Amino acid sequence: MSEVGYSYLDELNDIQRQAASCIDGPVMVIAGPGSGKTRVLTYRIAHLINKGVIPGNILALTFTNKAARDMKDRIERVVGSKAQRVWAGTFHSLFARILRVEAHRIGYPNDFTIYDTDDTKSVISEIITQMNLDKKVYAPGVVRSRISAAKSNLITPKAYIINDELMAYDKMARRPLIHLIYEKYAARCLRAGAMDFDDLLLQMFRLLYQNPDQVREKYQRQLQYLIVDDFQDTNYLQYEILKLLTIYSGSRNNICIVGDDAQSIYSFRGATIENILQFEHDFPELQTFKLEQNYRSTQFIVEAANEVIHHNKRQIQKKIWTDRIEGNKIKIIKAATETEEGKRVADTIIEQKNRFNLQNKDIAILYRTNGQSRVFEEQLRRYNIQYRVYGGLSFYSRKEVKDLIAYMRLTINDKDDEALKRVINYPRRGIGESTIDNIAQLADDNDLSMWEVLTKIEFNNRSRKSIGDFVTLIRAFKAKAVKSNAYEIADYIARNSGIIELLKSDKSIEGLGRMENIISLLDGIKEFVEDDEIQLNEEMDKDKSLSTFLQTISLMTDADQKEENPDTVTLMSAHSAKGLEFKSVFVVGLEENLFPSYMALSEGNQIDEERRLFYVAITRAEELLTLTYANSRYQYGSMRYNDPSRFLEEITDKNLDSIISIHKKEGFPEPKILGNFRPLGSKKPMISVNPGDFVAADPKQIKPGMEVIHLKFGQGKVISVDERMVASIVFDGLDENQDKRIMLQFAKLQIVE
DNA sequence: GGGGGCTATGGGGGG
DNA sequence: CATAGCCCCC
Repeated sequence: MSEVGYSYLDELNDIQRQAASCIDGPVMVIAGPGSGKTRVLTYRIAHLINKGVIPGNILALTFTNKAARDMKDRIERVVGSKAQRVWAGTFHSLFARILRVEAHRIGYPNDFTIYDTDDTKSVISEIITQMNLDKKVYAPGVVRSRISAAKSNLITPKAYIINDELMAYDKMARRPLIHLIYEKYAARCLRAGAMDFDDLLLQMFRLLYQNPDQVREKYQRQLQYLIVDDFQDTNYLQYEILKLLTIYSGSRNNICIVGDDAQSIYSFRGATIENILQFEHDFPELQTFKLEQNYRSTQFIVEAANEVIHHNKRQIQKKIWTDRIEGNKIKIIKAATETEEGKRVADTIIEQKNRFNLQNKDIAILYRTNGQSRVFEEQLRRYNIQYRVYGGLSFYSRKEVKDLIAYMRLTINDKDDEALKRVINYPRRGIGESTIDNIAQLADDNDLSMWEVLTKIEFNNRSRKSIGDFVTLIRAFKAKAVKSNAYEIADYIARNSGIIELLKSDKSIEGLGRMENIISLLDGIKEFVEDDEIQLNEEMDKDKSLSTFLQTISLMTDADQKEENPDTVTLMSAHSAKGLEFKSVFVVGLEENLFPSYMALSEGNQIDEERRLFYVAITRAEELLTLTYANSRYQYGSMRYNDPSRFLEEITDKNLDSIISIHKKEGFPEPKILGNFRPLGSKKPMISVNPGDFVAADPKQIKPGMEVIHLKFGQGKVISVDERMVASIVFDGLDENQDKRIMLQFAKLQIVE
């Protein structure tokens, strides 16, 4: 027996331990799904700290803020509270925090506003109008994504014009003036003291690039150990920033990237796997580790995932394997319509909860588009199953919440024209559209913000008094902001802007809901002010300003919101599910034109990415995986009939439950045997029941002592029936000591004569 | 300046 | 199906 005590490194397998303890020089970790990536990251950072590295010198970039928080908490369990001093967060949130200290160096106010996608589109839309361009040709959304793509590739407006490829593409798409819109948009944002999401990266780059002495060197010294999770989803610009922080004279190149090319699913926002190849080129002395053992999922799931991803050509060679050979095969459910799909998923959830003793939180429904959540919500409500929908319209994107926030934004940064336009006539104070247009035009002509126009120019039209009142109001808010904390200001604004008064007068159910949202926004700000959790480093710990609050919520996603009810079924997009795991996963809507999305099918080479997304979705499952599709569904007002997804065909029968084959040409025969899940751990074969011969009995006839047949469990004996119509039944194929509690109102049972 | 009703059109993923 | 944008009327 060794005298050396237990070490946290003992909890890792060989390759994990090597990856975690190789802390000098560049490291690349290729981590398959469920391969203990988070564990490696956690122990790597803990190891660094135990070796004497100061926590504040470690920068860990994660994909979500929640992932960062979870990671810090795990590290804390190993090294104690100093773990909280590690710089951990998303690229966007950490850079936003740095820019809040440094932005003045590159011409922005430190209290800059963050423009969300709506703000951006609205600015672009206004520019397009002013340029007299056709909004059908120059659709603001399309223009925005071109600009976003340019920024993600570090292409400035000047560089855009001389980029033949971009210009040729725009010309071909009959949008040759995008570069001009881009230029004007950038100028507008600067004038408004606003950064969009891409700017948080781009301006961070500029800051470091243009200030080598004062700033870059400071952060190079500060952030000596870089760890980048989900590196496959970083874009060119993000990588260039990482290089500015890492590559310099005397650097030890302590950068560790962790990723999986097979899980790259964000190319639509500029992510490129080229970064992995480039990394090998930029750091030739790097050490590579491949984590190939999957600890998450059973063999059927791992094998199916391998089968699917094998259809992609370009990938880093690896073989994901598991030793969890027990388990249930993958179940495919076919439904006639989207409603039936919802019903059958809800039924299966009830069944799984009963049979496998699952809680709601063990279960997730994953879909390709957020719009698919509705039918599942309806069916889960019918059964009174608690659920939570992630994504879609988040709290902070509700109109009334945005309205109040716009007042706060304007109070903090009066150059924020988008906020000003939102509130100048809300609640109505008689400043109409033409007046607002006039103000916007004056602002543009004189290169002023709209607020400057309001305060510096004498208005002689009939809006004059209204404008004066509005200016007085905002000035009062600004005065209040000087001497109060975030909650006091917000409360003051809510009361004095007229928003609360307006909402109170609306007695409809929706109106009450809106009022509740305003109250919970204020509660949220109060909580923010009173929260004593340590954040990042001391310099920023005590910053409870309204400005910090606004920044925090701009970068917050649904997943970052605290859970009110911890035991809920999770409904989310396959994208949002990245990094998560559940005992039972339903991947729904597996149809051509939906998953894979028709956008991917029509625009050519995006099938591989859809397949990676499907790969991500199915590898979230630990034990039970159910794939569903509907023959028809309502899409955009009309009934659509889609073929089953090609991805279903890529899983071979040996990993599929029952004998379902999908023959596209011949239609889709009913499966011969409906699901025959085995309970986890059971080795007994199930009795299968042919649904064709099955006749369900009236639930009221089911009495104790009867022999019954259940479509999924096979034959069994009814032990008891209670007043809620819940029957206790012992099934022949299952563990005889373990009765199943079947809800008769849902289950269909045939009585054996 | 404000509100209501009609028509055309979009159509994904998210920080 | 949703909703943005438009026109028309008060």
